[in-house]
Amino acid sequence: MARTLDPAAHALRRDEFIDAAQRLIQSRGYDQMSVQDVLDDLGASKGAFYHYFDSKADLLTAVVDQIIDGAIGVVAPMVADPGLTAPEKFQRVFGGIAQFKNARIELLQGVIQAWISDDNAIVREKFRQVAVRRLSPLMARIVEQGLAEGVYTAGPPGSVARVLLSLMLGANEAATELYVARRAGTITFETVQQMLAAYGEAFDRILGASSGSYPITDEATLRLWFD
Amino acid sequence: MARTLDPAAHALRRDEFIDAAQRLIQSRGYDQMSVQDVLDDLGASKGAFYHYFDSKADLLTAVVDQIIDGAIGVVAPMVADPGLTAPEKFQRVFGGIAQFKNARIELLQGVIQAWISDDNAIVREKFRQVAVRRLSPLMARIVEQGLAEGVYTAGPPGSVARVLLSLMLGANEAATELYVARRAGTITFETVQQMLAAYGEAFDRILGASSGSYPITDEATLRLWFD
DNA sequence: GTATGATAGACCGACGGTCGGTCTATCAAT
DNA sequence: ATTGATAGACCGACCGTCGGTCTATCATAC
Repeated sequence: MARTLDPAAHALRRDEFIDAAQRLIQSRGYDQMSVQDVLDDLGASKGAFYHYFDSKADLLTAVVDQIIDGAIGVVAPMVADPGLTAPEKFQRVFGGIAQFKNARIELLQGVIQAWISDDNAIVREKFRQVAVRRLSPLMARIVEQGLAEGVYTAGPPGSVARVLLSLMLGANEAATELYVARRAGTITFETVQQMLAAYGEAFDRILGASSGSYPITDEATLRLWFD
Repeated sequence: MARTLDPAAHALRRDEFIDAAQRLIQSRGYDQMSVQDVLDDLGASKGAFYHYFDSKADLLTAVVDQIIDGAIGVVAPMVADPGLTAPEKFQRVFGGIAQFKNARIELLQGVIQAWISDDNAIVREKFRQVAVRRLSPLMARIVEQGLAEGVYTAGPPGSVARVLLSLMLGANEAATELYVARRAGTITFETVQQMLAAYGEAFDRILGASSGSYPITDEATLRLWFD
């Protein structure tokens, strides 16, 4: 044998590529970012890059995974908290997402053009896929708890969680469209409010919870983004 | 003045490119189809192609539009039929989709690999976008009718329609995943049944309709695809 | 000192898209 | 009816970009 691999050092160097790629994807979008751009940003070589990643798509997967990891890190403790009821947990999750976004409003507003670009579709899809795969179990646990608490009337937690995730992703998609349309002045604030309220209402009904318990976003957040 | 543009002839020639592209996308996926492939298929030249289309993406848009046009052509008459109640209309729409797919089961099973491929994401996204834009008005009309008939309790038809479409697209996405997983033998038929039933149940609840009125697919269709 | 990880960078092939140019149908003026 | 101007339809060589490969080189741990 000879030289041994240091996993920590390896991961560290790999992360440099991931971080650089994340910045570039945020500013230009995935398709508009070339591998060479990442190389230039780090002063690295093709050989180095392909030593750590199989392909450009592999790099994207790593970027998405890292971001979702961050989200899971925030959400998981809320879900595990034994002192919270199921509805409280859902409210924390939604509230947490809103807070996260509000705190980064400038960044996100700058990123949105690249995000919705046609040839950024792969990124959006990867996000959907990873989000469903990683968040489903957490959602299912909340639903299960709610059923046990008797505050929800719904079917099997796993299936219902999947349906709710479809809805949340749909709401997110809709919100993005609405943001763009509102900016362009083609719709009113009230239209936005009504649309997102419909998603919240649907959330309630699917769970069989009391009406209005899950507004996708609160009034203040809505004003912040759409007014 | 000079030579005049014959819109009919122009459209006819343009359609040839669209049809060829549709075949190629179905067999290989969008990314794996090069513009040259389309050219070879028709015996046409680069110049001819770029005379009719701005870009490869422009061609894709045309293909998706044509397919959705076909679907609208089938669904629109059902929605316009004055002799049907709202629930009947929804059942016709779902039934029509199932029939359409069942009649083309071999084709679709062959297409699925290309469809779910990572670099076919643009196609799937375009489908989502166009489907939402074109089908929303039709769905909204059915919801509106159901509210008038007093069989639904739901919010503004436009918003609810959008939510329902998110759900339908989510169900479609889930069904595709389930199909692949079932084929791979990693899940049981009952899992599939339960998952899709959850989407049907959610559909009911959002509309405030009586339970079980909108099974996304019937037992026979489910057996056909997942057994 | 040698096996292996890490890095460098020349190079390749495919692809989307451009561009100068040809051919032909149509219309207006003669 | 002839002719010349114009514009649609089409051709295919060519270009730049980009993802990915391959060989060579250096550093380091054993």
